[in-house]
Amino acid sequence: MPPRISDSTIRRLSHYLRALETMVREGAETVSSEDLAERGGTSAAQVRKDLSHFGSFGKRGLGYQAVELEASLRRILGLDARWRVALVGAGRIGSALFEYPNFQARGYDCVAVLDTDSDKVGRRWGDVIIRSADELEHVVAEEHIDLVILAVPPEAAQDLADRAVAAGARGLMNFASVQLRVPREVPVTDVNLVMELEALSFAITQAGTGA
Amino acid sequence: MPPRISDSTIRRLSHYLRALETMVREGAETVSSEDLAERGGTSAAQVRKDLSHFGSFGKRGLGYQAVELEASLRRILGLDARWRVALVGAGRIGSALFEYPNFQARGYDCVAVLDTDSDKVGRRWGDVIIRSADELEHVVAEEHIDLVILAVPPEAAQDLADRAVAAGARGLMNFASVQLRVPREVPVTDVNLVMELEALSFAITQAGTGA
DNA sequence: TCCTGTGAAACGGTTCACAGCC
DNA sequence: GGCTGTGAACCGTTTCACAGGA
Repeated sequence: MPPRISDSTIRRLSHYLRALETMVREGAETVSSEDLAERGGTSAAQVRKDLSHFGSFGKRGLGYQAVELEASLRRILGLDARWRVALVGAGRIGSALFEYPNFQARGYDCVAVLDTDSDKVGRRWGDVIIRSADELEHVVAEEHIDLVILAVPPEAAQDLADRAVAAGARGLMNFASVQLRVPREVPVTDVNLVMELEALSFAITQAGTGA
Repeated sequence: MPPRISDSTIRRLSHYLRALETMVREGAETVSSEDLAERGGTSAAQVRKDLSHFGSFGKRGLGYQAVELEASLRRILGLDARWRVALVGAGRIGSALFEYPNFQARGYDCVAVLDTDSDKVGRRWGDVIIRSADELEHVVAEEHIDLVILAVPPEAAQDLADRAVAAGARGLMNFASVQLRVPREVPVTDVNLVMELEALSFAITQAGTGA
């Protein structure tokens, strides 16, 4: 129970997990912090420090048991549970997410899809039928939704977020390019494509100037 | 020419720009660092510090001219140029990106789409015809591509990245969940949905434990 | 007075270097 | 010898607090 784990740390853990999965598939039995660092794009010291926040997983002089560490990382990241997800917004991005193969595979069950567009309501996506966004509170409560994904226009996002949280959502993933205001205890991760593109074009511009 | 601008700074600038656009639309003429902070989810001091890296845009006692600052931010972020983009991977995510309205609107012209799937090659998306990923080098060079978006499976990403860079791409946006190895002068932004989901489920787990 | 611009202090995260165990 | 785990040093970022111009 360390004071606080930084966001960057847990993102790196996610990298390490992915690296481990590959290495296990390739037949590795033990891995070193050096190995993980290489695939995760950091330093060996960083890997060890990251892991040290959660316990001692390796053997000195030997490294880490790949399968064992993989399981530990899964548990740390909360992937030993299954998460009940509601997707709000059945547009392009929503559809891409819904069909995203890793989504199901990693413990995220999209048990509801909602949209404001009455043309879309009632359509069937796989096993679920698209429901009206008006029913959000109802769906979140009834279906015991843990996690709400907002793939909606920016104007609609804050209202939907408020309602999702009020109805019991424990976390939000936000694709709209607005800063959502939510209670401190509800985590939000933002995926903001415009922002990422702008960061990229800035970096390119700089690279041209600075180098 | 400041020593180096941090990634988080430029992501915040992106937020400020979005906030400004909204405020200008709402008729605001001058805005304070406080206003921007509120919409951008930071502190007023942070806003001022961020801007100070690039110059003095405000008037003491008065604030910032909204329209003027908006233009400055655009220039800083490299949005006064148009960027020629090639999209590799005509799957769900690729399609969502291609149709993303903000994409065109913000200066990104997707002038080529490529895919490995021979069934997809030859199909028309809007104005562009999907070409074979084999032609990547050719397309990047011929079309003067600045920016390559990789919306492909992880196994394919590194090879395509290498080829894109060799052919002259100036920056990459990577949707595959692998850490790409590229020359230092080529910026890469990663959009990793799995990682974001894992960060979220970790945060939810923590929120339950810690609070 | 109001609000920006900015050095200086405080904070947090990364890197270093080595002690300790296999 | 090899590699982990970790306190300590280092460094960059955020916050503070105030000087200075409208």
